[in-house]
Formats: sequence, structure tokens, C-alpha cells
Amino acid sequence: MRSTASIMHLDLDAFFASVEQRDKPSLRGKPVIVGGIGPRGVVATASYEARLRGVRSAMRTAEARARCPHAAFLGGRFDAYREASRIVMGRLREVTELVEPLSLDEAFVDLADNPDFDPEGVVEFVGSILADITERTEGLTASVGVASSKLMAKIGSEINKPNGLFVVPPGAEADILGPMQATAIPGVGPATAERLRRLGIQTVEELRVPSEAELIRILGNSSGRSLWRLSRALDDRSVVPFRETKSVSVEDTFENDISDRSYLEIIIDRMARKVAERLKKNGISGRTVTIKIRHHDFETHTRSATLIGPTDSAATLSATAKSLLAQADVSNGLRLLGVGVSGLADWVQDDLFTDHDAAEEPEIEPESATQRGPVRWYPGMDVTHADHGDGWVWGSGLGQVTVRFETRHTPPGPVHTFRADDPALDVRHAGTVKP
DNA sequence: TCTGGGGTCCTAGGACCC
DNA sequence: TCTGGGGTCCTAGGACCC
Repeated sequence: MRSTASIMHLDLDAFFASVEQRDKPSLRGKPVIVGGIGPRGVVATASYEARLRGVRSAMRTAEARARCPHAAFLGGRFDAYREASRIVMGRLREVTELVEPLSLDEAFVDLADNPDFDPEGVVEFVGSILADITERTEGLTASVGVASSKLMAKIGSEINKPNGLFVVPPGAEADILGPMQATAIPGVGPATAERLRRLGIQTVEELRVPSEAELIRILGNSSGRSLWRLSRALDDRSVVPFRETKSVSVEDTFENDISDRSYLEIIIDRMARKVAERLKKNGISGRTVTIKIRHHDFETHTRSATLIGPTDSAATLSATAKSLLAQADVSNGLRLLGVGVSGLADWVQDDLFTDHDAAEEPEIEPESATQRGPVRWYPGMDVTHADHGDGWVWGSGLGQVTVRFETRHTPPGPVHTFRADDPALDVRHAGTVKP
């Protein structure tokens, strides 16, 4: 807590959906839903047009389809989202190095660290940042809260959404927070809300009634202590610009439950390779290997094993994960399988115990073409065609793929259908748009 | 066709050590 | 021969976040 409103929370509006509308002119002003598009998918982001029809994040895609059948359902292009995020975070870091990203679309910024920041001129100061963000991202907007603490800055950014700014006047924090639902406080999720509701607590004001000791008894030491303070808008957390990665993991929910162990082991190989790749890219390694399994009935378990030393080897991760899977009953089928590693070290094990003249670590068999399957043309994906230029996949099936030829910089474009194996049609990567 | 994917943090019990 | 403690590491599960 400080005496001036100088902590900013920024939240890009309907981020994934907005990037899609920017890059797909025919979808502007229309409902767009980004997320899992398979039978077991859930919504990651809905555009405001889709929210008007009751579509929400974390809703099952099947339900979103029922509510909003004419929406565009897109699988998501994370390279494009990462690129837009990079531009936004870059602009924020021109204000100060004290930028704490919470995700691709959210960050805290400590404005007080900038010598030119004057709390009296906060509206203009933030306004010029927002204008730059919209210009540099070619159309994205954000909502911002500025307050004396992280808690109230985050609460503030919700107030004038979308494309809004709310400055919480210093001194008014507790009064603004009091009438809100307890769930407005980050950290109060469905389980905590239900426990509080049974005690007759629904608003933040009501949360202030029990003593700290009572809250600790009800919610445990950490949540109890922090909720007692946060409910009174007491928050002295600082903006932390860098955090060490604590774990790296990959998981997949299958369209159909899998009970075939040899197939599950092939999937573990693939996942271990992905995890190892990401470890190597970041120059880190880890000691504790964890598998996550979700059974047909949604019962979920983790099993972990800790190695003598850290590794970034796909073969070691895979062998460890397979030995953990061997202890699990998969006879009724797994709905989800995941492989992760934690206990990370920012160095790679120098092979003290291995003979460098001996063979390299055993390679995992590369995947065969049949294991990889055919190229999947998923809705929303960027493609390019030798004759028609750049566009995106509108839909596919029955050996055909339909493409709309338009980009960020064109008017809404025409639609053409091709054979799925048309050699003139190709994947387009990472927001590459022909000039 | 119920319920994604990638994370963080917390709790709690048992092993083990001093 | 009757019940110490504290600290660390490991495992598992759960709540929560976007």
C-alpha cells in the first residue's frame, strides 16, 4: 500500500478473440469463440458479440455452440497471440522495467518507478500508453486500473471494461471494495466462496466480520491471513518483474478414452520430447518427473518420481514417466495423460557419471508418419495458397478444406474450397503476412 | 458426446536426520 | 520403555489463476 495511485493493472480486452477479429476482417463485429473445438473442448475466449449470447470462458464448447450456433469457432493461434503480447509488454517496459506479466494478456506495472509519472496526470499518462498499444498492435484495446495496491488496480481494471480506465482514489479503496462479492478478491474461487456462503458470508463487508483467527481456522493459515487483510484492502505486495519457472508440463485430453498401454507409451514419448525441447530451449533441467492421468470417470491422479540429478533428456523423462504409468490401472481407459517436470535447475547436468566416449543417450524412436497422422487443417489456422495468396481455414472435412482469403490488411475476402492434399496449399507460420 | 492446458501456491503426512 | 522437537525432502491432492 502506498499513498498514491501508481500501480497499474492492464488487461487486454477479449484478447484471443480480438486478435482473430483483427486478422480476419470478415469476423469483425461478429461472435468469435476461441478454444478447444473438439467434442471435449472448452472456451478460452469469447468476443463481446458472443458474450451477449451468454458465452463465457471455461464453458464447454458444446454449450457455446448451442447458445451461439452462428459464431466462428476457432482453434487458436498462439504464435500470433505471443507476438501481440510481446508488443504490448514491450510498450509497458518503455515506462519502467517493473512490469510483471501475469499471462499473455495481463500485467502489473509500477508507474511510480518512472520519474515522469505524476499522479495528477495519470489519465493522460495511461491514455498515451493505451493509444500506443492500439496503434502498435493494429487495433487491440485494453482495460486498465490504477490504484495504490495490486489488489485494487486489478479490481479497478474490471470496472470500465472494455477499453476503459478506472483510477481508484487513494483512501477510497475499502469503501469501493466493501459492497463487492467476496469472489471479486483474486484467490476466492468456487470452493472458498461456498465455504463462506455456508457461514452467511457473501460480500467483502461480511468477510470483515470474523476475526483473523477465525478466518485462519476456516480457510487455513495462508488464505485466512491473506483474506483478512485483502478484505480490508490492505495489500503491500510489490510488482515483481521476474519469476523463475517452477515446472514445465504437457498434457492432452483425448477425443476418445485410451486403454491401450502401448499407445499410451507412444504418447508419453511424444510428450517427453516436447517437455525436453522446452527445457533445452530455456537451458534448464529438472529432477522430479510427474505424470497426470485422468480416468474415464474424470478421477484424476498424479504420480511422481525424483531422480538423483536433474535432466533435460527426452529419453530419461520418457522412461521415468513410463515406469510411473506402469503402476496405474488404465483398463477402463484414460481421458487425459500428461507429463511434467519440476524441481528445476537453471543449469544442465554435467554428466559426472557418464562415459563420454560411450554411446550418446538412447534416442527415442522418431514418430512414423502414420503416428503423426495427416496434416490437420483446423479452423482459424493461417494458410497460404500458391494462386490465391494468404488466408485462413474456415472449415475442413471429407478430404476438403475451405479457406477464406483475407488478412489483417485486406477487406473481407472470398472463400474457396480445395482438396485437403492440394499441393498448392500450405501452412503459414507465426503471423507472417505478405506485404 | 458434461467438465482444456499450462501454470502457481498451499496443505498434510511420512521418512529421515540431528 | 514411553513419548521431545525442529528442519528438510518427498509425494499427493486440491484450489485457484488466465
